[in-house]
Amino acid sequence: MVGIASASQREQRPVSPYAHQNITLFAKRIEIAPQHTDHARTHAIDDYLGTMFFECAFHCIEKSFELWCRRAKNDAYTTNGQSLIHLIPLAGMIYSIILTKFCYNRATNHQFTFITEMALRTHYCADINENNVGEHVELAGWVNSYRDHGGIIFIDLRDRTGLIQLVCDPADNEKAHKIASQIRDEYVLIVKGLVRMRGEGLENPRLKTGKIEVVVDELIIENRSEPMPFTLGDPNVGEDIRLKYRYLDLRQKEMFETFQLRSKAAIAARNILDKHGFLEVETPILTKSTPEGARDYLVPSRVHNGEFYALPQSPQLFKQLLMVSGFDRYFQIARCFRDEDLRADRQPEFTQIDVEMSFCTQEDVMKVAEELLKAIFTACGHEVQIPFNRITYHESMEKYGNDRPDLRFGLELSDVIDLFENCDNQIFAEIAKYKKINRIKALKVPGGDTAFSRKIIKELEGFVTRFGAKGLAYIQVKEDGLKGPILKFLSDEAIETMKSRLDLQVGDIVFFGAGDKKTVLDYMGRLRTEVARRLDLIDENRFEFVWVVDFPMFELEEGTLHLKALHHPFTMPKNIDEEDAEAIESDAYDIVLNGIELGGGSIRIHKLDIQERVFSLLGISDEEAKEKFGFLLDALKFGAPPHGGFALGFDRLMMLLSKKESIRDVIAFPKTQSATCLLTHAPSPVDEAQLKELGIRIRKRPKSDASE
RNA sequence: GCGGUGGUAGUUCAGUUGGUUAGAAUACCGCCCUGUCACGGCGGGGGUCGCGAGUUCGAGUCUCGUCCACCGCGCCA
Repeated sequence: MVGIASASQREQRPVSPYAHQNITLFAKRIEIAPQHTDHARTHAIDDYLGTMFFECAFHCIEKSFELWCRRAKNDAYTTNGQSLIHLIPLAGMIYSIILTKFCYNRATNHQFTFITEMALRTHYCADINENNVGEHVELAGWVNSYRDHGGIIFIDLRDRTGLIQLVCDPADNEKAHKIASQIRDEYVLIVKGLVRMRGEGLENPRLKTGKIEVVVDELIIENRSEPMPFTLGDPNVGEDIRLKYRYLDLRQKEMFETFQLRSKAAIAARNILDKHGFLEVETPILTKSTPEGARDYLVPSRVHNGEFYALPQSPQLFKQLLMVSGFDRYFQIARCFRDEDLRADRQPEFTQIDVEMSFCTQEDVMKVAEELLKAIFTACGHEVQIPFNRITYHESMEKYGNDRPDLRFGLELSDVIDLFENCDNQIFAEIAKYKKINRIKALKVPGGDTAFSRKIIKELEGFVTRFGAKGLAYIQVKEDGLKGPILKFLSDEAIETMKSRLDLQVGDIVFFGAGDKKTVLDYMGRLRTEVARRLDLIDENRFEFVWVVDFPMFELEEGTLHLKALHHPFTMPKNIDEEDAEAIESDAYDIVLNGIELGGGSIRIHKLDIQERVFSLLGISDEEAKEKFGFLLDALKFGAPPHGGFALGFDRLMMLLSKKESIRDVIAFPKTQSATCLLTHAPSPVDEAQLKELGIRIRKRPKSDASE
């Protein structure tokens, strides 16, 4: 089958991106409806060109090679002509000779000539260089800026590649100059002109095309533009106005480059996963609420009044079902939806690279994740060392105060609870009595006493107070010994132990956090990061990956005796028979990059009895389990293979790779913090008729839109 | 739901202790200008100071409410 795409692959010359469009136009001209397939159009064009004969000949040749190759190398068979050439050099040689001879001729004689006539440009702006001097080129793009000197007019023309200077001199071409005098910023131009060197001293070293310019001899104002609502490229412009006119915002070079990078990353992900035998499968967007813990976005059903679909929070259950189907290796670059409040790194709809595989161990899955990340980073121009470091959940919590440690800097937390056992301060002594539920943590900041003024220490205290600390005790290491209010409670022996345990040096400061484990770890972990930020200890150019492994299966819900799954309830427990449910660990693992949770995964439960026991520990009744995910439980009855996988937050990944402060910068059309779209004004009220059809009545009017 | 920051010309901002006609830059419009590249020069138009109350002789400025945007907390297993 020879379609347009494969025909253009064989072109010996680059084909204009407009080729496809032109063929559509052409097809119209010869009265082929535009909705016809490429194949139909190809044939229509070929009829017109009288090249049906060649088409048939190619088809036969291709088919015979396919058959021959299949026999010659069974598993390496492919329909891709390019791969054939690699696989069987001889066949490839003959093949390409034939193709060159016939196809190229055909293109030159008919199709390509036609495209050249119709194409709106011969080059992209910034692709032109000194080698093109003397050539007549055709360009199309936007007016980045114009400089009208009364006589001569300069225009910086922009397309996605960059800028080039156009010159309209009345002496060269009066007509073009007259048209040029009407030009304003962001007009769309189609230009024909001659490339020439700029004169001595007229070069602009800041421009890639600064040594040349294009003398315009034909100028078409293809479209005009209103004055811009904001200045492109002005870094101070408010984000709301940029979001309202996002399509203009995206015209900026930096924006284009961000999304170009994002595209490269996505393609790299697809390629590497394809290489490892993973199948890309799309799972439903209209689905049943999957129990991920976040609020669902609901979609009312017209056919079933009063019933709702939920948008997926992740494809979790579907990918597990695909494993039961024996697909063995699945991936998807999947859109996920969670109706929770937004943050700089959180959007209500976001993208995950979602992966699942069968008959695998945790090690296998982690290896795939590492290969995937390495491929993505390589595609984005960064070297990454694999395998990544690992840390257990427990160690991470104790040393860094959270399960997503930023390892670009040190500042580990130290346990000092034992030193306060017999101290004279009642509060500390009381806390130190219960080592299992409480913590007393020390954060030594080398040189911190020199760096932190009293005012800064106060600020740090205010900082931790926001996260539940009652205060922030500290010890300063001065030339003449330790200083600080809590010293008087400690025995000399305890102080000596602390000195050696923390390796205290003159100029250091040590902060202490004491209280219940959860609170102390949380605020001391945050303090650690805050201190590093203030001391500028974070190398922004480093990528520190780490696996956090051996997660507990459950944690107690705050203030209750209810267990909840730390990861999710389909995660395989390591030791389900353990009596203390909090001590049950799971085959779950998170991948952390620079203190940000990039993703995570687990080995899943593939046996019904274990799944039922987990539900029962979680306090989920049989009926509830059946109602919510009966389909998964059913599937586990039919020979579910052992399986596991992971998901990566693609937006966050791109945020880190492009060094953006906000996830909005790597999403083409993001929502604001109140989950609205300033461009489309979504969400918005709908017609009464629409609601009626859905069987829905609004109880209260939504909040007034008085602002408009 | 809560805390913080902000909202003045299309845009980015200034606006003193509450006091005359709310300014600048840029963009826009007009005129002039043949080597600029953030071109330049001269002139012009453009404001419900987010919205609504209140205090006051008088509010961009003070108070309260409200809306919007951003940052964070809660929430997001």
